[in-house]
Amino acid sequence: MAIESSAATAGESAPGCPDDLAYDVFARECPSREALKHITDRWGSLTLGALLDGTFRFNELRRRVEGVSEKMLAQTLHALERDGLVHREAQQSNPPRVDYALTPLGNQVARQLRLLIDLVEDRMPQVLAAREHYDARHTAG
Amino acid sequence: MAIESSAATAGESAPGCPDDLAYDVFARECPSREALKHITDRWGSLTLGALLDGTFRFNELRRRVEGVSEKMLAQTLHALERDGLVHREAQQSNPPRVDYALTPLGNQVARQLRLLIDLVEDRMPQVLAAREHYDARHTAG
DNA sequence: CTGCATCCCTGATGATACTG
DNA sequence: CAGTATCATCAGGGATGCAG
Repeated sequence: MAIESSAATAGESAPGCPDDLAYDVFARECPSREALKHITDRWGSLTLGALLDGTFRFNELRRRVEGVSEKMLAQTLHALERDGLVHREAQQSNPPRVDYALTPLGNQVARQLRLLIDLVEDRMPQVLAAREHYDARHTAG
Repeated sequence: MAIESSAATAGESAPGCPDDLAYDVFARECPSREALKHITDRWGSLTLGALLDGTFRFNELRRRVEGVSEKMLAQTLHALERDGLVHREAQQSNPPRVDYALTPLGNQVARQLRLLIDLVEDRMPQVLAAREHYDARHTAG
């Protein structure tokens, strides 16, 4: 886990990206691809979506994101925290209590993501219809 | 590859989903999760994004989505076509020519996805700064 | 050019057990 | 409760070869 100095402070060029100030996800190796991946991957998207509803403790989140394992939730939260999307607040109590919430940046991203999720959920009947049609054509014909 | 009859035509309940008319991605097994996955996964998101610029042939797409292999692009296009997001038009010519384009539904989804991608690209400096900060705290102590 | 099939490897994911 | 560590598994993904 090497810590490479990155062009964070100013608008310097990023390794693998087309040019200064540009973070094109379509370009290989561009760090924006990795960030997008954290946001959109299986558990990242659901975790961000869940946190849009408020602040939650670890196990509360686990219950909200159905099917996520302990390990994957921890891993997902770490990645999102590192990317500055999630804020982690641990209290030194017994039993321990840790709260997770979106940062302002995380909130922006999660809301944009939410719009996409809502759209997909809303259009599911169309998607399912398309699948039936596709499957019918690719078995009979 | 079994073809299960799905509730596509009307607003009937979907297997694994909370109730009729609802396609909650947070629920296990809900088909909306699978659809969202096709849209947001590594190559799906980039392919949809690329098709937002117009109609392309297979190898044109391959060049646009840097780093995608033949296999994965084909697989991705199939999934998106089956979900009704991408339209495939094959011409019986020699050499063969196949054009891929977004369907109206695919266009809606891709545009919503684009907004998310644009946001992420735009905020990359913040993300990279957050990573530096996080890494600094988690090594020094 | 399009694109399917096959082999193979790595990384992602899950179940379980253990620690503070 | 909130994780971490370990091991087993499986899907994702790349390389190659072949067919229309």
